[in-house]
Amino acid sequence: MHTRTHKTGTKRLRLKELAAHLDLSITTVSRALAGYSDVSEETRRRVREAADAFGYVPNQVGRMLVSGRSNFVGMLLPIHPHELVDPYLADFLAGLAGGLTQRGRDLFLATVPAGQDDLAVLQRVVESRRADAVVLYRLTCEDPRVAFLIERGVPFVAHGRTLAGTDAYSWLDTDGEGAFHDLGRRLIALGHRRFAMLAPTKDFTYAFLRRRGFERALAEAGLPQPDVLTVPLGDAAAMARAAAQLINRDPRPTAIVGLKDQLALAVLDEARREGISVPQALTVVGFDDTPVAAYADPPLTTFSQNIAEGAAMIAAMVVERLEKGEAGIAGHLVEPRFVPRASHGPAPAGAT
Amino acid sequence: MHTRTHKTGTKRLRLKELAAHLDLSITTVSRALAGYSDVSEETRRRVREAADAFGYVPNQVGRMLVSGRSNFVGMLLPIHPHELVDPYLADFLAGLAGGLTQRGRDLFLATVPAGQDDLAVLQRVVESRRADAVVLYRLTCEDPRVAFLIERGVPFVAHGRTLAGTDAYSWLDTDGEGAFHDLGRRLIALGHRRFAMLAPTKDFTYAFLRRRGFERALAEAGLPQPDVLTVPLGDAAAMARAAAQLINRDPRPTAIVGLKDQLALAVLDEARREGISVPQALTVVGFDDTPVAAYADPPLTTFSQNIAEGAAMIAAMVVERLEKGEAGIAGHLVEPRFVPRASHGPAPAGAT
DNA sequence: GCACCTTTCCAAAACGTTTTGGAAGGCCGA
DNA sequence: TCGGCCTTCCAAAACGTTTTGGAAAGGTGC
Repeated sequence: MHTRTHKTGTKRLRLKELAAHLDLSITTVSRALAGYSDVSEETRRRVREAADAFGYVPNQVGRMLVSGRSNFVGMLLPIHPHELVDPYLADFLAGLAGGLTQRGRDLFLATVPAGQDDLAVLQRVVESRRADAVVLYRLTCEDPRVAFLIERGVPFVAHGRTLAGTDAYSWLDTDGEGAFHDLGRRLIALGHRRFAMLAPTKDFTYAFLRRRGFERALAEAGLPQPDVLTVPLGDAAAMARAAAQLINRDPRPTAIVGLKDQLALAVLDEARREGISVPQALTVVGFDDTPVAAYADPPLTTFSQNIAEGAAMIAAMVVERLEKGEAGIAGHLVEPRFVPRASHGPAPAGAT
Repeated sequence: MHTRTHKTGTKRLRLKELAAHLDLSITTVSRALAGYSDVSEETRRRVREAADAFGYVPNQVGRMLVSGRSNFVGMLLPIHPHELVDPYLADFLAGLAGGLTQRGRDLFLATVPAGQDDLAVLQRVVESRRADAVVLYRLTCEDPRVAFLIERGVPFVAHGRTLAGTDAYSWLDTDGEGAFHDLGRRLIALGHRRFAMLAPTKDFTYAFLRRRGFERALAEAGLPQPDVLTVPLGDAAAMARAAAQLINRDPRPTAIVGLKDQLALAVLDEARREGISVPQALTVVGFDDTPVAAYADPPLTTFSQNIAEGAAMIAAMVVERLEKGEAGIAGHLVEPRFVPRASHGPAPAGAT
């Protein structure tokens, strides 16, 4: 004997109807539910009970209109081929959405329709009032989106940062420069003297900074700079070619660092193919600690960062930025963790 | 000499102001932009030009209120630990968001706040009018969300399906039952007779169906049913223990299938640890073709499905469901692709 | 000169909520 | 008895858009 309280397509209750049923004004019901003090204890109780009984859920759209805020935070989903397999994105979104929900906001995921411009979409999302702010996922050295959003007065928080003007917006970044500086010193201490590096072609800031950190470590030790090759991410064939090129340099570098695990893994594959033993003959290190890194042969030494945690922090920063306006602008640097595994070791004895 | 057309915090133009500037009524401007025929060609041109010049972007919230639709589709982001590393989620979201954008809708990502109920969140998302429909990400055999949403009349599309009542809602699923039936026949043809299976404890429908398909193949060949062990996904230690248990059965199975790559990879790890050569002494097969599968030692034989494509299809199905009501309900089954790699082979000669 | 179209425009209502600016009634102190 | 102060409630405006139901002006046919 189950009584069906909700039927398919049931019209949802509005404030007006709830008020009529209670024989009160809309105002009083609204204020009772919002907990204002100018409604009597007795009335508030009655209203709350009726609202529960009827399953009243306030129409957010009505609220948005009057408040002028949507309580949505927008993000552009990267859909470029090599980013589709980005092992981080899910973690990032989970952390971000969770952090936002915790603070009473929701996440709005947009994509760029074919033939449209990133910038236009980004702007429209906010100007159409579907979102109060946006999150930028991965920055280039002089990311045009940053200047654009600042100019339009759109609140945003960036994951990553530009090279200049980092005071003008909120960002959270991993200290890749510090990590690679540290890595350089470690490898030098292990006796390495000839270095090579595999870097992405696109001018992501993280790549620039990681490279700079590594090069600085070598310069400080009075060593020659690394032999750097750049390659488009996601192009497996090109990565393999570049890895082979570096491995076959004469004299061969004793350590090859990849600015991302993906690149280091290509070096590992190529080394195995050519019968060069890692780490005895060649040290390989990556950055990111992607899931495959632990499964590689040998397991890849790399750096790990807690993406979900960073994303949750970004959620907090967005809300801060929205609530305090420009006073809420802040930049944060988080330290990655060195994950030593089996792909690195002392330089081979014969090497100069 | 760059003229700054938009300043930080510039108030955005509303329809009323645009109308005032053009010396027209709000109605006319609205209808001109919407392309109605009851406004003269000349006026329409004037309005369009002014709108472009001022960069007028309609406030979607105003539209939502009058239309009663938000043009958002909601989805609950799984945040259970083992799902955080779900390699599919990013692909799925990209495909879904892309498909929705293509059809003029947007994706709204919700999470379940601590201490709240999935169902309540799901319902509230729609009843608060923040979304017109929802997408369910991964179903269990008798998923309570399905009954709940049908009862409340909330339009939704499921990725995966329940065991019963699949006529009552829209779903898209991979034919795991067919795939594992096929796999069973392949392995039998290769001479295998003793099988084991590693399955997740949670009653996901995909697990039930894959298992059923495999068992049916064995039954049809008059062979004994597989030795099945279940283990909680994401619990690495438990997975290793279960893998070891299956490997050390006496007599040892000649083939162990994992209902997910994750489980098969645990078997692979354990086999290596115990010095059992795959595929000479033991055949191992998974399902999903996760990125690590190709990197495993040996590379894992598995099944692949195009998640992004499926998600795009789901986007189409959601829109269909919204536009045609209950008449738009449909179920779709997609075939996964067998990906033979090095982890499977003929049964060892000595085995009975 | 009249009825009847067409074309082009617009005032007002509607969507569901919050907020503003009182109003009504009761109580208190003088 | 009266002014002033609480407490409790409410009517109306506001948010930005679309839609409804005309109205005004001009043309056409008889």
